[in-house]
Amino acid sequence: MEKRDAEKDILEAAKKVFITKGSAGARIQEIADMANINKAMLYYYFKTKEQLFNRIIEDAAMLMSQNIIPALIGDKNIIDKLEQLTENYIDTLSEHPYIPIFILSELNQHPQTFQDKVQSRITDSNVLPNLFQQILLEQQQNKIKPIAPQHLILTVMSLLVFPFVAKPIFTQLFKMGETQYVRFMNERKAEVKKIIRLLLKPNP
Amino acid sequence: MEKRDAEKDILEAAKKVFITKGSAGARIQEIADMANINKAMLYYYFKTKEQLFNRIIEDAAMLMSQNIIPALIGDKNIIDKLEQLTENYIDTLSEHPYIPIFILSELNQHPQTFQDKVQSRITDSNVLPNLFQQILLEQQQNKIKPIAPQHLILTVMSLLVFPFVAKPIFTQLFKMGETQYVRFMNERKAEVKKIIRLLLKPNP
DNA sequence: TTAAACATTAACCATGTAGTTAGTTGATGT
DNA sequence: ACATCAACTAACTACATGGTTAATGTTTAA
Repeated sequence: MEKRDAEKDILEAAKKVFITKGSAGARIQEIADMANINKAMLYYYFKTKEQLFNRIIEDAAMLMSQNIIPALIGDKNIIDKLEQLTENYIDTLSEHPYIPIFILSELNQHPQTFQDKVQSRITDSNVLPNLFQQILLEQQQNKIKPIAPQHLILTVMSLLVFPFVAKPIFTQLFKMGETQYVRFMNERKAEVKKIIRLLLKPNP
Repeated sequence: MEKRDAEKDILEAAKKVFITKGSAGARIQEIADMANINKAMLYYYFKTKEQLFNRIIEDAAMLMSQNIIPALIGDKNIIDKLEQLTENYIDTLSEHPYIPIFILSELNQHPQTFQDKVQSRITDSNVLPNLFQQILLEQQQNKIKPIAPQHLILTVMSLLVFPFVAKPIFTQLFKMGETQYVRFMNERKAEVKKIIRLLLKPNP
């Protein structure tokens, strides 16, 4: 007989409820019910709704940055790095498809959250300036076609993240079921890599 | 002396509040205050919060579809149509940057809304099947490179919409002000068109 | 001029919701 | 056997919030 771990149950339930309903729409009672505890128990483990929410969004942001950063550091060339990022990102997001829209919509409603909880991880790692540098360097060496680093990065992020943000629209519009969607997103890896190469590989 | 139009004031205020706070986070009192009326007045014009919200999201969806559909009908070739779409979309969204994240996050929280209020407009117009057809046809005629229509459409939508969805992240990460962002999004038109051509224009 | 229709308000109400309290249970070490 | 402490609960509170009411002012049209 497994001894139940209330804190873990709460976090799991909170994740589901916050991600589907958002910070303002989530109800503590619903989280407690889903975790099979009473509401006072929840307040025994987490001081406030806000604190619980912060924990959830931090975990989500952590999950994301854990996939961006490792793909982009090291001494591989840009094309390889971005292709690696494509693999990592689509794999992770296929398992957690609702995280991007959750993070993005909360960030829109409370822009300060980003500064505090998300940006620090990226800024501290210095990944972005290094990537910029590498892009400019490889351009000077004629290893890749000229393109503004901001546009390149935004393009790749768009291609990777948007399909998950728009998942509900997309699946309904193209009449896809869950399995078809997963298969499609797997095909998409090749599609994104193709675009990266079209954009960067110099003409022979 | 302009006579005030309470209904219009309410709609304007509701738009701001709903878009920034979401359906669950928005407060009727805040909307009333912003419209300089009292709460009862609001209920005189709109039966319920939900009804007011529906009106706002329908208006937003309408604004979007008004820009997609005209660019995609007619007898121009695919590349021209997608380039036209790029112009329309970025222009419109530059003026209403928060609409996409608003629509997408609400759709995630209430997937049924989409079926009811947004999809019908697209489905009825038959734009999507026609576009599919045209893509396949031009491929058979070797006018454009082979690519699955779903991937092409998703790619273009990603490139157009995501920069607005991620605006708060993006501007902070790249330390951009509002004017820089607008300028950047204008450059982006050319960038997106370039990618469309790379993807579709056959090699000479 | 007047009565009907519309616009507006202050004061209310009912309910939902985050958060608290005061106390119970059950295990653990002494 | 007893004290201590973490885990747990039922019942409660305070207040925010969506929605209503009943009365009053203002236009409009016969």
